[in-house]
Amino acid sequence: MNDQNIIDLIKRHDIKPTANRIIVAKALAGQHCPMSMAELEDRIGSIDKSGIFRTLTLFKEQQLVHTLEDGDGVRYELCHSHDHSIDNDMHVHFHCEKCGQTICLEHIPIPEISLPEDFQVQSANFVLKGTCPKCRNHRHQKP
Amino acid sequence: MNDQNIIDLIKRHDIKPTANRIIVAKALAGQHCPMSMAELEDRIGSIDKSGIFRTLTLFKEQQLVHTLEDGDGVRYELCHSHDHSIDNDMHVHFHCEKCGQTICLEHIPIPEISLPEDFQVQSANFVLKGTCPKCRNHRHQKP
DNA sequence: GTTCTTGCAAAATATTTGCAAGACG
DNA sequence: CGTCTTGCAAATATTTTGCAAGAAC
Repeated sequence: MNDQNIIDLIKRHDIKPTANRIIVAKALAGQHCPMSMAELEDRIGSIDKSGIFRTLTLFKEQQLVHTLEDGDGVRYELCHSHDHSIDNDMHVHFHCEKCGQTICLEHIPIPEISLPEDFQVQSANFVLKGTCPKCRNHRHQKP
Repeated sequence: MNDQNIIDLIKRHDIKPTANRIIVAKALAGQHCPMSMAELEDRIGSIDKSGIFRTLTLFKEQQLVHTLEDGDGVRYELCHSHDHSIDNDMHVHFHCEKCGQTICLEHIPIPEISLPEDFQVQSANFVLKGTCPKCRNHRHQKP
């Protein structure tokens, strides 16, 4: 995604596209997996964690990102849906317990679960855990 | 579950049933939902958090409990399966964003997902989020 | 008496806020 | 100017460890 696309995306969510926000959104778009605060901090380098934190909080309020809890805490992922009134792009994730990476299984949607009707479901978090292909093969690595 | 049952359960997992361990296991068995460290601390009162933490760590190693991440961090739940070589009693949970409670939907098993065979899946975490029936009705409560 | 367990304190992490300076309009 | 954004420092909260005293065997 180029800068202009990122800016448009941010604007579509009623957020003013400041320099930092563009950097954070770009970092998220650049990875193909959800990122933790720490990963974003590392990857970006130039922005203080409080800034990243506030940016992510804002993004989340405006439904530009959603959060996901794997075993290592909270991760942030750009919402893929263009209808930003509902976060309907949830898919299954795989968290590798060896390398700590969380992989999107974008082609696997979260299965529908029917609950008694007095439950109001707003989002879902489905994470499979185990060993990813890479770690399974190269047994001794720790990326 | 009475004390003797708890003790037996602990022993079946090759853990020495000390006083603290019995208390922690009982607290977990007494609730019908997974508990966080903080909740256990509150509920138990008599044991220092480091003790609870170490007990839970041990329980987890011995597969007496498993962990679950909802939006509020890690929660611990007794494994229901009697075959403790594998944690096969995973079910869906519902996390209420109003009252913060996490409810077991014990009758709803986590759906099977078939991944490419080089993924080794060891466990799964499936949490639905939204508003629980109680909070939906009594709009203004915060239990 | 040797090993295991526990409580306390404190270290290590992670998350969140206050505030003043700067950017933007 | 007045408002919004940012970086730094610091407050909070959470998780984890070191260690010495006590319990178990």
